[in-house]
Amino acid sequence: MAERARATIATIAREAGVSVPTVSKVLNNRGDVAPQTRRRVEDLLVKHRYRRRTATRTTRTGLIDLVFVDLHGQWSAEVLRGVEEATQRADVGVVVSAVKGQEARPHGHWLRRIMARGSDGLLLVLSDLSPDQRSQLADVGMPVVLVDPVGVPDAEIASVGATNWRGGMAATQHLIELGHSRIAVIGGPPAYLCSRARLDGYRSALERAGLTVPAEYVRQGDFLSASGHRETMALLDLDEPPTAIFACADQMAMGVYEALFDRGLRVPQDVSVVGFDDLAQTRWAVPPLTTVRQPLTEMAAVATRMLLQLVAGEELDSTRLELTTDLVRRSSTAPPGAAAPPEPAAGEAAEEPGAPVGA
Amino acid sequence: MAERARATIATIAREAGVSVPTVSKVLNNRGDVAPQTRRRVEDLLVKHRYRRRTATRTTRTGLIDLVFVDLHGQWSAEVLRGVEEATQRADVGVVVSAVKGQEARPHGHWLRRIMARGSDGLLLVLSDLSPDQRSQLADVGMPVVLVDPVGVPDAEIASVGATNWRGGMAATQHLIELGHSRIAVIGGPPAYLCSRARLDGYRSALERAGLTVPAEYVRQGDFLSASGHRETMALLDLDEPPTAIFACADQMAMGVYEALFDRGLRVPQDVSVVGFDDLAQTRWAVPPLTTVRQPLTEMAAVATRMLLQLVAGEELDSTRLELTTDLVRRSSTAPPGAAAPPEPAAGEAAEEPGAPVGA
DNA sequence: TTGTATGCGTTATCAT
DNA sequence: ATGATAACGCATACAA
Repeated sequence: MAERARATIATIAREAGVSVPTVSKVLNNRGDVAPQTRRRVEDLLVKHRYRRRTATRTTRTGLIDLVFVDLHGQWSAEVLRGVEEATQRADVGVVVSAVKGQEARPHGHWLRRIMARGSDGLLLVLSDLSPDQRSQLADVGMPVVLVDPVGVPDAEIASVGATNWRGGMAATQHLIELGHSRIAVIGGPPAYLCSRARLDGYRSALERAGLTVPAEYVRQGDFLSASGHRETMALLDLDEPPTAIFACADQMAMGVYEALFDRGLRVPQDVSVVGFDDLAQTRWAVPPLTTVRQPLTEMAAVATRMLLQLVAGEELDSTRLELTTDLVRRSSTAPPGAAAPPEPAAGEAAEEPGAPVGA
Repeated sequence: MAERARATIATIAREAGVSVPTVSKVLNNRGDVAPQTRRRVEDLLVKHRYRRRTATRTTRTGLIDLVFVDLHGQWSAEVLRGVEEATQRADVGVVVSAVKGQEARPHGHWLRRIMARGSDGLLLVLSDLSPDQRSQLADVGMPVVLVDPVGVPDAEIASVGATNWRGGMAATQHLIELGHSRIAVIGGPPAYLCSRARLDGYRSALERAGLTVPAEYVRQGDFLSASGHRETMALLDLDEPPTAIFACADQMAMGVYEALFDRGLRVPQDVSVVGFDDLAQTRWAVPPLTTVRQPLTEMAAVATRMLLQLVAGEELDSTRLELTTDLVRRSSTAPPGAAAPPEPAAGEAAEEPGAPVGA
C-alpha cells in the first residue's frame, strides 16, 4: 500500500467519483451538493484525515452566533443589547440561542448545529469550551470570543471580562471606610472564575486593612436570589452576625434584602449591603442598592467587535480584555450601628419614608 | 414598448446575458452568483415585476427572524425566552435584531436585509408592517406573526396579544372593590393598541361602578418609568389627589413608587398602586407590586409555534390569539386610608395570589 | 409542453 | 506549478 504524502481534494474527488469542485463545496458547506454525494465525500474526508493546506477562509454567511448558557433575565438582556449595538452597522445577523446549563458540557450538539448551519463566528457567554469543541472550531476556522468565561481564560482564545478582583476589593473597601469590621460575603459558584476573583478581592481588602475573616463570614451562593436569602439567614444566626454583607451578584443582594426584611432588620441602618453587576432593577430597589457596576453591555459590544475583527481576518491587539468595574454608591450602605434593635416585634413603626418598614 | 404576457426567468436571463439557472439561483438566494451579476439580475426582476408562476416553496434556511422595535430591558428578555423555548426542539435558529423606533416606519432597510439573507419567517414585536412591507413579504411567501402589534391587527396577518382590556378592567375593579373611588390611571402611548385597550378597561370598570372619571385623572405616559414619576407628581398636585393609581406598565409603576416616595407617601397605606406586565423585578420591589400579569413568555412561545406552523405550510386555526391576563395581588394595594400594614410576605409568598389585603 | 429548481462539471482565477 | 475556490452553464428532474 502506497504511502500518500498528503490527501488532497483531488484524491478524494477521484475516489468519490466526483469532480474537484464538488469536494470543495462539501468542505465549505455549500448547498450545491446532493445529500448522498455529500455524505460519501464527508466519509472519505474523514477516512483520509483530510486537512486543508491553507488557512481556510470560509465563505461568509453573514451570521454570528450568540450562545447563552441559560437565558437569565436582565443579565442576558444587557449582553444582547451590547451585541446588537455592535452589529447594528455591520451587515451581520445575530443568531441567539440558549443551552441549558447541563447541556453545555456534554456532546455539545448545539455546536454541531451551528457548524452545520454555518456561522461566521461564535460569542459564548458565561461558559467555556471543551478542548474537543475548541479543536472542532479550529478545524473549520470559526473564530470565538468568550464573554465573561467561566474558567481560566485560555490565552489562545479571545475573551472579555471585567476587573472582578478590583470590584470585589472596591466593594469591601467601601464598607471598611464606612467603619465596618464585621463584613461578610456571599460568593457565587466557585467554578466561576469571576466569582473567585470577587471573593479574593474581598479577602485582600480585609487583609490589607488588618482585619481577619472568620470562616463563617464567607458563604457560597449561586448568583440567584434564593441563595442570597438562605446565606443571609445563616449569617444572622451567627453569634456575631455581620454588620455588612457583600453579595457577589445583584440578584443575590435582592435575596439578602428579603432575608433582612424577614428578620425585621433595616437596610442600611442595621445591615449594609453591597451588590455586584448594577442591573437596572437595583435602582428601583428600596433602598437603591450600592453595587459594583459591571459594564455588561459594553463588554458584549467589545467582544462583538473583537469577533467581527477575527471574522474579517484581522489580528487582535489583545486576546484578553478586562473592562473596568466601578463602585456605584447608592443608599444601601451606611456606617455601622446607627441604631440597632435586632428583633422588633410585629408592631410596626413607620417613621421616615426613607426606611423600609419591617413587619 | 411591447407588452409581455408575463416575464419569465428566460426573459430575464436573456436580457441579463446569463443562463436560466443563474437567474433561478438569484431568485433562491443561492450562493453561486457573483455579486455584480446578482444585482443586475435583481434589478431586472424588479423592473419586469417578475412573479413566480408556481406557489413558491423556497428552500428553508432554518432561520427565523425576531425583530424588536427597541430592545427594552426585561420586557424583551421575556419575549426572547419564550421564542427560545419554542424553537428549542425545532431545528431553527433565531436571528434577533432591533430596529430603532423611528427606523421602523421608513424604508425598512432591515426588511430588505432579512429578505436578502433569507429567512423562513418573521416575528415582529410591538410593531406593525406597512402595506408595502406586507406585499414584499407576501411576494416571497415569507410568513409573519406579530407579537402584541401596535395597531389594529389586520385579519390577514397572524398576531398574538393579551386581553389588555380585561386586564385594565380587572386592575380597576380590584381597586374599586377595595373601596377606592378616586382612581387615576397612567396610560401608555395612545398609538399603541394595547395601551388604549387597558385604558378603556379602566374606564369601563369605573363606569360600571357608577363612578365618574375626572379628566385630570387620566394621564398619558410612555411606558417608561420617568413618565410614571412625572405624571404621579402631577396627580399629587391636584386639589383632590387620587387614592389609587393604575399604571399601565410595571416600568411606569416603578416611577410611581419613586414619586410617592419623594413625597413621603407610603404604598399602600397612602396610595395604592397597580401595574401591568408582571415583570420579574416587580416581585422585588418594596412593597411587592400588585399587577396584571401579561404572559409575555408564553405569548412569544405561542407566536413562535404559529410561525413554525406557517413555515411548515400548515394552516392556522386562528390568525389572532389573545392570551389571558391575570391580576396578581401583592402588597401595593389596600383599602383607602388603611392604617394597618399588609401582612408580611415571607419569602416566596410574593407569588401567591392569596390575600395580603385585609378588609 | 413550458417554467423552474437542483446537482455537478467546466473554466477561469486566486493564493501559495 | 499546484491546491483550492468562485462563477456560471449544462443536463436533468420535477411541476403545472
